[in-house]
Amino acid sequence: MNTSIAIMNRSLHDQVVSRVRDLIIEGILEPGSRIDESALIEELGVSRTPFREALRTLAAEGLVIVKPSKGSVVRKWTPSDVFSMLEVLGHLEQLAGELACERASEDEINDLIALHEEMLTYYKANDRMPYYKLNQEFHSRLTALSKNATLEEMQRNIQARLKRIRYIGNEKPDAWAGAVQDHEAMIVALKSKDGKKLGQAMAKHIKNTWDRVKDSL
Amino acid sequence: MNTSIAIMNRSLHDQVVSRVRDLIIEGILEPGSRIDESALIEELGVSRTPFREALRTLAAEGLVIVKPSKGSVVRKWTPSDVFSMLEVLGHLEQLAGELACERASEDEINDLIALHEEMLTYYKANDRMPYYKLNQEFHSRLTALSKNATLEEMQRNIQARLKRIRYIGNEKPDAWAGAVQDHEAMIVALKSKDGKKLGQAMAKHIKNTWDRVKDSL
DNA sequence: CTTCTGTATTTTGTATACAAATATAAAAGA
DNA sequence: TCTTTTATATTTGTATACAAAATACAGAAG
Repeated sequence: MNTSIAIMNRSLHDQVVSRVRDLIIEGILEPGSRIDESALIEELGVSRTPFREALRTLAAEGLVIVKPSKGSVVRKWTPSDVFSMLEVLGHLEQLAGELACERASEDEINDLIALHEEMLTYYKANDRMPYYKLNQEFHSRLTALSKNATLEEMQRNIQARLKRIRYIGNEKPDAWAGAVQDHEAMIVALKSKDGKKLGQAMAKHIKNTWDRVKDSL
Repeated sequence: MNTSIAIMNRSLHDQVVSRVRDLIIEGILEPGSRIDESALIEELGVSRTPFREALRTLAAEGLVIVKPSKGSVVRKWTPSDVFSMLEVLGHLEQLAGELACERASEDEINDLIALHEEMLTYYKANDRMPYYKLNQEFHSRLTALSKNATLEEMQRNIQARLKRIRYIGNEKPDAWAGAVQDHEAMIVALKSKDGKKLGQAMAKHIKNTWDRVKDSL
């Protein structure tokens, strides 16, 4: 079947989830702020039922907190939360790196290298937004090379929680340069399929992220 | 406030979530089987709204799959799924072990050792069910000693998914003996606060779990 | 007898209505 | 003026009703 013709009849639930998730990640719904149910369903043009189901999904994802009888708030991360997320993410991506070297095909590795090159051009052009977006994809794709679905899922979840914070923390130019260097090291390790080295480079990269981000919390 | 007197006015949502989660973990709702909404809400005595919200939560936790317009099914794990979960869990608990040695207090360690002793008595009495339950707690508590909330959350999530499988796979006596030995090694490492060693022991333990479990998938 | 097609039935998705709880604000007392 | 109390409005939780989709089934055509 030609999937490009297939009608994407995404349920309202799914649409609301991804829409509200984006609103949170983009900071339009501010961390710590109450989610005004009636205002938001008005704006989205859906009824309460699918909206509230979406809130439950987002709550399980850790992006909102549903306080019984008191409504929902956008989850706000403490510095300690962020540290714990990065600690886990670093460790997970370390595993991802090691597994990727064992399990990724030559083609997959080359695709990732191409993505890295593309990121470099944006870096040189000082074009921050597309770089940032490709960076998310870089980490996701590298994790995917581990061929471990659970790992991918956990990485995606933590990455979603961190998205906002990461974007804010990457504003300083020297921080950006550091991140690019980290990626360079990762690519080198990946090319030589040195799992231990790639794993360490990724863990190091996440550790550095903490240093880059911690002051803006 | 005396919490023992406090009325636990848990929302219907929370109650339904934990009830259905238990039904899945205990295997009363069989993996792969359709979830009969009307039958289950009848039995639970709730209306569709809180029940469906609960399904969304469980879907986000990875225990059920909601197929749009086709209903929900209890998620069924393939051997490859289980392997990927154990691969990640092993790695996470390795981190937990290392961090626990850095961050846990003397008292906390002693509490865990006490728990281990208790498990040993059940093992010697060949009393499988209470051992199994304490085992879940052992892993949760050890992870909690890492003082990393994200790590705890991820570990809890994977452990919930594996609960069923783990129980099935622990039926052979020699497998059980092996698990007890693993725990023994973990306790020794914890006593000497040897983080690397504890981490490795935990990762090893999870690896062994795969060997114990894989044939019953 | 099989396959197709249209209809009935069941199940799921969404909206709305009602009940309960919480927050807001106005009035009474200190 | 500041509490405290009480009434009111708003918001949240749950149930139900209606709409849409999917499934099951019966009858017709091949």
